[in-house]
Amino acid sequence: MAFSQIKFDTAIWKVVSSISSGRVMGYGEVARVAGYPRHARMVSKAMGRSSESLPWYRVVRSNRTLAFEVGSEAYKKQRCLLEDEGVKFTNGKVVPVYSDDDKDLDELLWGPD
DNA sequence: CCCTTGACTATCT
DNA sequence: GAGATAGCCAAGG
Repeated sequence: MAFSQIKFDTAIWKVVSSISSGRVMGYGEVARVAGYPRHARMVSKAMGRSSESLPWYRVVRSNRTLAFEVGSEAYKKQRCLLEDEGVKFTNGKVVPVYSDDDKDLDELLWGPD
């Protein structure tokens, strides 16, 4: 069956828009859930074709870093939007939200370099 | 049809 | 943990 960009975009957008505030998903993860394994790279293309209201910024790399070059405008924008939702960053990585008050564990895992 | 390009990943040094 | 390498797959030249 031929690849349908329209169907793909629709499926991807559906998954991305289902990510709740303060949470993030990986590109590969989104692709898999949408029913398109191994299409992580296509997800980014679908993002570029997305509408403005889509929370594209909740999609990050599998290693929890942002996909844009550090310091770029796009990077700053994405990080800003995420932080507005309470997402924490440590070492340029998104910190998975365990709870609100496990700063000790946070320190243990990601804290002092 | 061959080659290059990505908002990617997993694996090996 | 940082690089390098090799898969990945649709699009466009």
